[in-house]
Amino acid sequence: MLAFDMATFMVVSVQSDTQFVGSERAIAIYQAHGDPLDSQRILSREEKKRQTRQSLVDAALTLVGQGENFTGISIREVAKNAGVVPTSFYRHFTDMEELGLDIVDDLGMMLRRKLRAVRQTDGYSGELTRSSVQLFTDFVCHHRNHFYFMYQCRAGGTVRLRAAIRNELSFFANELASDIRQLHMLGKVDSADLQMVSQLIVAAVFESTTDLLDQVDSSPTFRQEFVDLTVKKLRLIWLGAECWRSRRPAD
Amino acid sequence: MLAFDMATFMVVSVQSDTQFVGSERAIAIYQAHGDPLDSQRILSREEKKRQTRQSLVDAALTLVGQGENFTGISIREVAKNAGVVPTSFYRHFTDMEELGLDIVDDLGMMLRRKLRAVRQTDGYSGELTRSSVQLFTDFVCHHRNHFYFMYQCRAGGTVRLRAAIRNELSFFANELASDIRQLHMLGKVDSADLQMVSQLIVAAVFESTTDLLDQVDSSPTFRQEFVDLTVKKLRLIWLGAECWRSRRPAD
DNA sequence: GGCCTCAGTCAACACTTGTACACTGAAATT
DNA sequence: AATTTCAGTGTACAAGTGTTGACTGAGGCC
Repeated sequence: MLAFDMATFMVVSVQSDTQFVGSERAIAIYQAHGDPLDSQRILSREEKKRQTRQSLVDAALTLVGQGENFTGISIREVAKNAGVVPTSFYRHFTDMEELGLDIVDDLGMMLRRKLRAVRQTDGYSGELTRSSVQLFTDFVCHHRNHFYFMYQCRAGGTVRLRAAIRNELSFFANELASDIRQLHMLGKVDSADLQMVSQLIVAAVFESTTDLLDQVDSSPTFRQEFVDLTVKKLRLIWLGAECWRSRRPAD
Repeated sequence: MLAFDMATFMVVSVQSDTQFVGSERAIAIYQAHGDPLDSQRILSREEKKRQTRQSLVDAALTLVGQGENFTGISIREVAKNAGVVPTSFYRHFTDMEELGLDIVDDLGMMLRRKLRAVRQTDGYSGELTRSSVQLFTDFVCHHRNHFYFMYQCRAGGTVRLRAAIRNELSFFANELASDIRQLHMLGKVDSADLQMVSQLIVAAVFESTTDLLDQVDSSPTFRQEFVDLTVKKLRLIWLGAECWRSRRPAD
């Protein structure tokens, strides 16, 4: 019960995010009028708007997933891939930055949802660190485009975008710290040191996640190697934390 | 003698890299003709070319330092800031990517030079971890633009650029691992685990370096806090590594 | 001195970009 | 049924982009 609660979002639920190229989705909306398969044959206006908005977001994410840099993606490009005319973009976002902030919120919400789900079901089973890392790895691979975006914009985005991402990251670290404390896993470590440990864990995981993202096909063996290595790293950190116990070595 | 040999480049030598706006430098070159202060009054042709090339590199770095995204910087923009006409760019680079690769090489060379210098002078004095971190911190602050660039392009650059940066990073990790081994600091740890420990150290430092970079003025107190926190992190990792000693806990 | 090399210049091209404006037609409201 | 709202369309323009080709003139070489 320790190191890696950060990775306890995600579980099974397979959403269709980032599965479509935006344009396909947009076309699907219009086809829906004559399509008897659709449960809601006529979409309400705001529902339609919501879907177009999502198409734009998905288009941007798809482009990022194809290797383009988010800050280099133009409004026209994302509009084209979403299957709408460029000027339509402004009905939903004033800016590409605003769209980016939307993506950050998206991922944040998904993460929080998973976090809550796992906590409610007390979903810790077997060896915790390993299963948490495994879950996190699957989550990253399943939302590859979102994470690609995050990694790109964490350093390369606008000021607001960077701030939003940084904020999201420190949220994880804090949640992690709080979990550790609540589970009385490091009784003798004071609050500041606890914060440090969680930062360290987050750093260890996030640094190597880049490798995972760049592995295009993410073959099962590679993924397994990644999990193994990450688990080892976390165990080492954990070992250090247990030895630490707030005794601060003399300066 | 342990954790942080990675940070043993840099020392004192103050170069003037990234100090000028490119255009100033370019102007200076032409003024040199009538300037009696210059030791070499008439510059050789290839020397002049070399300086213009450097102006272009500096201009790009300056723009990055001002908050622009490297992948979003145009050839025209960098040429203008370097004080040359856009088409002149092609006399030196075919691409912005090529210029980027040049920057990576630049930083790599500076790092290697420092590494060598510190090793030759056996420059470890006093408490090693702290002084290494301090040196690294100063180095980052002194070459802020270079590091800004590295952090941006590590995730957001072209494929070749990312590969080059990744390569440079793993070079550090390997050097670090080799130093640790050579100094017999972790005798009972096998090679693979050694690699892991150095990766962990690099991750811990590089993750938090972002904070350092975003601190615009990098006030001395903030810098000191950064050093303190980083030192604590590395000590914790080191503690863990000592407990580790290749005993692999049962799966 | 005279030719050659080539870094830097100038003008021009075909594009892509963000964004403003007037519009259309179906959903929502009255 | 008439009216309003507003997501999506189409056109248009100024600004910036990469890249071309022909040029200029000073440094290097004979």
